[in-house]
Amino acid sequence: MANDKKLVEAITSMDVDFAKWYTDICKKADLIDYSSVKGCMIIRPYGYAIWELIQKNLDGRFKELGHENVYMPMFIPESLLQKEKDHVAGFAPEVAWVTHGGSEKLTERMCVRPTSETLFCEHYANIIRSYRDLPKLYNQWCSVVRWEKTTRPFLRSREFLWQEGHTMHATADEAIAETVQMLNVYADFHEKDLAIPVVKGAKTPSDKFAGAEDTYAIEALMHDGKALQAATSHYFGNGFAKAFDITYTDKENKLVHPFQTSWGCTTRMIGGIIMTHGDDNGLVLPPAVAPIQVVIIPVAMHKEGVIDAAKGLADRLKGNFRVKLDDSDNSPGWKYAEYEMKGVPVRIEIGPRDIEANQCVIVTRHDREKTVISLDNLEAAVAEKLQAVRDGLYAKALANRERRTYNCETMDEIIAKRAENGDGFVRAMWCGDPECEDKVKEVTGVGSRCVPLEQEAISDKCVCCGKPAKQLVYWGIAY
RNA sequence: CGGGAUGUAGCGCAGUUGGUAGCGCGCCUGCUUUGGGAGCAGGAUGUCGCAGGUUCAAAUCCUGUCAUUCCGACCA
Repeated sequence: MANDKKLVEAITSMDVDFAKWYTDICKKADLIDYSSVKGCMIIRPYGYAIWELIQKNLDGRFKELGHENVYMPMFIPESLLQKEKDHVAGFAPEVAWVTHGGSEKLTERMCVRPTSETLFCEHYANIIRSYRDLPKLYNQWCSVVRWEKTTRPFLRSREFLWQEGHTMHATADEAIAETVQMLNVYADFHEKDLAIPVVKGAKTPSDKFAGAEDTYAIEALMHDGKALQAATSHYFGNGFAKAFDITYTDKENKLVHPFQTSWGCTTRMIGGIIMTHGDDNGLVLPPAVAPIQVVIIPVAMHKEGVIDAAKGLADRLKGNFRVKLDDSDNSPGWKYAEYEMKGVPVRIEIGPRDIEANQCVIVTRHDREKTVISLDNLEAAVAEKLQAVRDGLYAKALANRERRTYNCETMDEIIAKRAENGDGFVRAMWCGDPECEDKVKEVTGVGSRCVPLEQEAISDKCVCCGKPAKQLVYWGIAY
């Protein structure tokens, strides 16, 4: 009977159907629900709590570096969107238009922001006058809309939550430094807090942001071997400044254009967490963004003293950790499964036998290892176990990436290694010709993900045409 | 946006040649349980995705539409 029950509740195994496993987790860990509009998901309290922790962490990092939060309108008049031609060409196919206000047709239609460069530029044109006004380091937290054709929870939704930083600088060097600095912030957050190893790199020219001079990104490899762009940082040069007529008077009393950056990351990161760390028992959350870091489960609650002991543990821990005591009348086994599905990193079990021995059982989510600890060392043991979860997750994700990273010198080798070992990162040299980039994708199936900042010459010839290679490129299948 | 699949109770599903909807889990009540998804007894829950059409009669047949999902092309 117990087995039948487990079958009913179980999620699809990730090895059987990774896509279904993913959506099963989104639903069964109570992260989202679908709404009646395609591609627009309801982020439920547990899912939103993860986002709030991500926000809080990143927002602190941004402010530490001098950025200020602002809020821009969600509507962009068509004429404003069209001021920078590459930008509008890039975004026009996927914007949602507002054509009516109430029953009146608008004289000019407005799009719902797909990104806010144009709004920031319009504003910067008004407030930047002198070199003393620079730099401007603004960020906003908001949602944006892109009318995607294929949608998936967190990974590709038509409306998504994000953060977009938009900064203006007196010199190109300063703007480039900002671009790289923010890329590093994202990378550090992913590696230390989300326990997701990332490759820092530049996008190839064909893959750059619409209107950018350089686009940088961090690329992560998911459990199934597909790549996920986790965050981006762009250097704009002064192209937008020229298009929007943003000028300031410099120290030599000359009227010049400032240099600009933008950088962003989205709720997609939650999808990245799921697909990097999750397993067949459900979600596994890195402690830094786990809404519940420690769940306490009393065993044989009806017995004298168990509830009080469990409450005592919760009281001791709640100052330092996000703790939940589950004293509902579900069975302990049900609770174990439930909090594993929700990815809670550390579980504490306490029952009559433990109380008598002044101990409790502590279980780490990523490996389900049980340890008996003395109640005297509770706080230290919990801190240590949370760190062990973070480290264990990182090591596991890194091992997966390394196992799935292939150095290739020819396209045949790419095809052979992928056929043998599955999807992953292909490291191969490139001559810089966009035609070779296209051909690699056409012939082998993998597209360029990024040109890693850490370069290494694994060959001196382009993987495609055999001519002298310019750079090492990471290739892969992208989400 | 093209091709395929699926929409029936909160979840997973059954529903025959059209005849007015059922099963398991979950939910509610009570008692007994409690160290890996508890047991027994009783109870509640449906515009059959939505809109048209055919018919005496539609979950079932037809048309359209919306959503979910898979495979391609595009993208955080």
